[in-house]
Amino acid sequence: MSGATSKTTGHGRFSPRKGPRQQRSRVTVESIMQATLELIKKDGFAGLTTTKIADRAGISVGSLYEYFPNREAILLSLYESTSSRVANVARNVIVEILDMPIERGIPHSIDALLALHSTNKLILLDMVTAVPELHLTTHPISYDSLMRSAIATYLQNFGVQMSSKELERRLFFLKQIVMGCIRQYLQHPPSQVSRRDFIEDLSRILVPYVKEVATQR
Amino acid sequence: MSGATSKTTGHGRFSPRKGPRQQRSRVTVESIMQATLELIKKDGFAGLTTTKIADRAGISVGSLYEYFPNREAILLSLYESTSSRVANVARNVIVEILDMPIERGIPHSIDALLALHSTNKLILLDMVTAVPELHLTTHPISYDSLMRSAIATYLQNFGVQMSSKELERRLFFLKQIVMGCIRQYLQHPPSQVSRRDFIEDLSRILVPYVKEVATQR
Amino acid sequence: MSGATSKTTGHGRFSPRKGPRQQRSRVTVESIMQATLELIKKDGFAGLTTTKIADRAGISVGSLYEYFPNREAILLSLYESTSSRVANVARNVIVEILDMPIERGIPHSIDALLALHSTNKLILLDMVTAVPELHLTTHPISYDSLMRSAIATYLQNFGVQMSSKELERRLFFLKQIVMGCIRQYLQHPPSQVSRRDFIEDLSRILVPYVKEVATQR
Amino acid sequence: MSGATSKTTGHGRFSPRKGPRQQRSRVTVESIMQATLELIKKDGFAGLTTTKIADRAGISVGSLYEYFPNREAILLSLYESTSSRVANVARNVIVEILDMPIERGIPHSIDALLALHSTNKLILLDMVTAVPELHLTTHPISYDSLMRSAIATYLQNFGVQMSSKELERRLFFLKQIVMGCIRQYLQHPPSQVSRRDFIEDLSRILVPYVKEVATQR
DNA sequence: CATGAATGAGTTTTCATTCAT
DNA sequence: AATGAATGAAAACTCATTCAT
Repeated sequence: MSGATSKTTGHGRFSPRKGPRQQRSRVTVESIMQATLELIKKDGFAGLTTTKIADRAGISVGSLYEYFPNREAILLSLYESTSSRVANVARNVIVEILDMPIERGIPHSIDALLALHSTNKLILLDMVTAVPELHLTTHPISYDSLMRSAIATYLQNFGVQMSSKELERRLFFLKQIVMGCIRQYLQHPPSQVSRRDFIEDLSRILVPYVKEVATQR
Repeated sequence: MSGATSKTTGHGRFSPRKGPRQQRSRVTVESIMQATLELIKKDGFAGLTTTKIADRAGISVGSLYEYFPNREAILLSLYESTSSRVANVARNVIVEILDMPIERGIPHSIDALLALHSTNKLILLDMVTAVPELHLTTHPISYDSLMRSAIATYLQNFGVQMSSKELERRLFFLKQIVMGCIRQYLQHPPSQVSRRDFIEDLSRILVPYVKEVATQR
Repeated sequence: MSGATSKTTGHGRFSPRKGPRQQRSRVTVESIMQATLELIKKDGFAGLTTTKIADRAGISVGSLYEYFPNREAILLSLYESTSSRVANVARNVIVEILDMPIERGIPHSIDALLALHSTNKLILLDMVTAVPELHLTTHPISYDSLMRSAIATYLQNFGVQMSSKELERRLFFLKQIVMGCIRQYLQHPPSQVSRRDFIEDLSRILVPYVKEVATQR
Repeated sequence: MSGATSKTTGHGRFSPRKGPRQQRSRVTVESIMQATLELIKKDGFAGLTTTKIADRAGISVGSLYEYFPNREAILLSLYESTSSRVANVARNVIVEILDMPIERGIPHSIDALLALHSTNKLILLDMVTAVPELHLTTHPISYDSLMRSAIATYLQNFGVQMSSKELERRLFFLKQIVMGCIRQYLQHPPSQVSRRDFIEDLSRILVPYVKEVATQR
């Protein structure tokens, strides 16, 4: 079971430099990613330099470059690990709601996603636009595509024959609306909209759209 | 309402250095902003330097700094002017659809907004995250808030007594869904979703939500 | 006659950044090249950094990069200017000796070339191998090719019909022997070989080889 | 002549750290030098790092520094071993041609030297300028001086009483012309000059110069 | 003896901004 | 007012060498 953690390895010039073989190495890689995360949380993506990261991680720049070929690779690594972790949870949530009636499943999943995102917003939602040079939107295992497939699973569960065209359309709107609203809600929480309100209203909007699919049979 | 000279002046250290009082000045300011826009369209926000802007505007860097206190101010200015121009159009669209039935008004306005954004996406949607140091999201006359008030006008037109709490909630979702979907559609147009499809489906989602308001009376 | 100084402009990513238009600029460019030359003379090509160059030139690194896109460009510029200056003199020497008998022409030109190189050895002879990334040997106006054509002029002056194959062969040996010996003589002057000896012996070797050409008619 | 263990030890801070006393050591030292040679052949002297060398040699950097005090020492060692090996062959060639008439001996030796150099050009000819910090030209057992003594042997064989002054002069020109032409021929083979042509012409130039010595008696 | 993680000074290059002309 | 040369701090990245394990 030792080889189970099949760490996704990024692509192209951003792939990690060496697999940490010793214990010491793994700790260092961890500390780099942790330091990066902290700095982002503190100051955003703007002033993020390799020197600062190394400083905070308590290592030298040289060491940092032992493990990552460039600044971008660190961010990408952070994105990938967060992304796959979150997608895992998302998939579980989908499985959970498969048995529920739509009216209960939708709010339940929104609730879960909201929780999930409030801890990872910076990485999952902001990085995409804040660091365009990563081209995260075309990334093979982008968070975006992971969410898409989670939703697809849900829709297809209704057993309805949908043309791929229609499936894509539905996916587009569901994903965009859910994630867009969640992002906005977390980024600039409107003073008058409680979390409860948020889930309720969003559900009210989505349920009919999903039901259209479910009742087509 | 005291302001005769109410040219929107931005805030803090980003305000334009001098009001363009003379004809020559105004032309220069225009050319700087135009040059900036062109460069952004060509290469994105990444390699945007004051020297390049000045070059393309046909003036010297020195002159550029005669009109703008710093690089940010140029971008902010571009944002403000685009933002207010677009908001103006948006307001007109709202006025147009006030008389239409909701079923026709919504798609009509989506159509108009889509057109409006495809020409201004870079400034209105991308700049926010690509140049975080502008703090556009907290900007007093942000595009966001302008859109909000346009939609507010539409909702309030139904004459319904809504609590401000409810108004805010509705605004939040309407704005977020409309703009989020439009942004996504423009940024990564899904191959299977035609423009027609897009407008139709989005309308189908929104109309009921708006109708809830209209029929509460 | 104002546009006569058609400064050769290098090629590719090593070409100078901007033509110095003001007086001040030209002085700066001069001082950069002068500083570079001095540093090379002092410490060789090994520790040559842009910072050191700027320091010695009495300007900032930034300024240096105003005029040259990178370190290589400075060296290339130095090479080109030296190279064309020297080639000019070489051509004049060739013209001078056209009327002389071979026995007097050869030593005379060796003498001249020796003088010419002792001031420019570093740039003309050492740079080629010390800074391989410049690819000077394939440079369109390399010193090498300039010398070749000077010698070609001399050979062809004898009016003999030589096949291009033979011409190339002769050129190869003449150029290589002359320049190789001169280089070596300057780099490591043998204690027992006076300048006079050098010229005499070298002439004794070359004269017959040249005469073969001259008497073929 | 005291030295039983007269393994040439280089000079100053570049001397190998420990004499390879054990079998394992010698093998390791060999593999380091072999790896270095391969890397140089592949990428030149530019990107040659100790880590790469160790990697290719199949050992750790730490081990590498167990055998060589620094990077330079490896190169120097490579130079010395190549140099002495080549000089050995050269000396044999000289011995071979001692009995031949000059007209046959010269071309024969050029042929041999040409072959010898095409396999060792990188080390013997390029390293000198590509890694100036080695100061190879002043190295006590430089390839240069080894060649000198080989040629000296040849010249002195004619039994002629030459002043040391004259000997030095002859040596200078012979060595420089032979090696200079060979170097150039290998580095940039002229399209019109076949190997045969090369040997023939070069011989034609050198034979008379050598004969002057032989017939002085 | 071997290992390879860690070091950090040193290098190239960029760019917003200033200020003498 | 305009110009554009000059500035220099700051950023990414490299690599010879050391030393704890």
